[in-house]
Amino acid sequence: MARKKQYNETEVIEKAMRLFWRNGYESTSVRMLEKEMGINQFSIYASFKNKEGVFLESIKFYNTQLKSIIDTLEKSNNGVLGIKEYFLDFLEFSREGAIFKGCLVTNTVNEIKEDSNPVIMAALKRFSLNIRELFVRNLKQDDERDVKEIEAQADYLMNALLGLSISSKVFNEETLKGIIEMTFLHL
Amino acid sequence: MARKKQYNETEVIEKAMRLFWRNGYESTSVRMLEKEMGINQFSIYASFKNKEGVFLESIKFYNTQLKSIIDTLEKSNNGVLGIKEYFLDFLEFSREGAIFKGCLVTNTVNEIKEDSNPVIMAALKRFSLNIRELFVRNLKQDDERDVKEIEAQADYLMNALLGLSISSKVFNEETLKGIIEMTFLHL
DNA sequence: ACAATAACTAAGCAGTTGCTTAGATTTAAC
DNA sequence: GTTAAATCTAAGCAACTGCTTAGTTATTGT
Repeated sequence: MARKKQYNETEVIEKAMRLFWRNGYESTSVRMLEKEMGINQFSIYASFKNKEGVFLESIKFYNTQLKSIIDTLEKSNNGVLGIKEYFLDFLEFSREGAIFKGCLVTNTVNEIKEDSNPVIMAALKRFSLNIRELFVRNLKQDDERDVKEIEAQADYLMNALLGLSISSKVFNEETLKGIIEMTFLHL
Repeated sequence: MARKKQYNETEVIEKAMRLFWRNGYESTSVRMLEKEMGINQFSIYASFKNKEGVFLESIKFYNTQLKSIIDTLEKSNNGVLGIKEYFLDFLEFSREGAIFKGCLVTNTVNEIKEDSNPVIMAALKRFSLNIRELFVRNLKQDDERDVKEIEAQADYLMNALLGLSISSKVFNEETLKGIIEMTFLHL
């Protein structure tokens, strides 16, 4: 016996996520979210509790968006080649027209401080660790090497992927492709 | 016929730089700078014009601090080994006790937006390009390969270095050392 | 039609942001 | 000792931050 919500929560979160991705967490104000999501502040707080809540939902949505290329990685039996494909897919995923926005997770890890945003930081670390595990899984497909060596390779690849998130804001596409080539050259 | 400044500008910039490094650009307020630098806001604006001015001076100071390990790189005739040494030196340079603060320049590149801080962004890009050039110079020492290939290697190394700045906030020291080893393994 | 309930709008909260201004204080040449 | 200039302190500016609250509007079962 009450009024219906005039907005779809998933739809407004997608808009919020895009704003956070472009803008970063701290420098995205609730007023900006209000405009972008197209709903009043009251509705934001009613649906998501607070700004942190909006961001946590945004990461979840980001995850579902990434799902398609993660699925490709999970289903791939190409070992390290599957990971290389993931790098290229991610680059395309993070493109917005001519510019690259980097990775929402990486951007935010670099921006926020653990002390002031422990909940968000924990969510971001979980996200990263999850991707590293996928790398380990894929690397194990190639041969039965020492687990230590495989984990070291996964760390090396994570480092390259994190770097790519920053590099994509500085270098042009051709250079980025070259970096990916060289990253996988000896694996 | 006037009063003397009660503070040394270089000394207070060092303190400002450390704060920016720990905290980031946007989330370091002028009130915080006031406390850390130990001088009044009026004095900050009198000496450095505005917050942006304080930061630009901070990068300059950061540069002089980096100078000693950059010098080692410039004077080195070890080619790619000199660059590897630079990676390790940098890690030590960016350490504060048990935690790694990453690179002031990389941190800020990732934080600010080109549209709202074009002056700062330009200074940061100049800084990065400068280091890339040093990599190119060192790589040329090893042999007379194709310039294109050397530049591609320099980009690859820059990507790894940028990644290391983020990785150092997530991984432990041992893992970081392993990443560096693997980055240079095939060069 | 009516009452109950949830969603809406918009104004307002205290605290913070970068920056400025008014006025007191210190220095140094004459 | 007087005067002029630079430096100091501290209060204050408008705009913004995340978040809340008071009051209006729409939707529902009865």
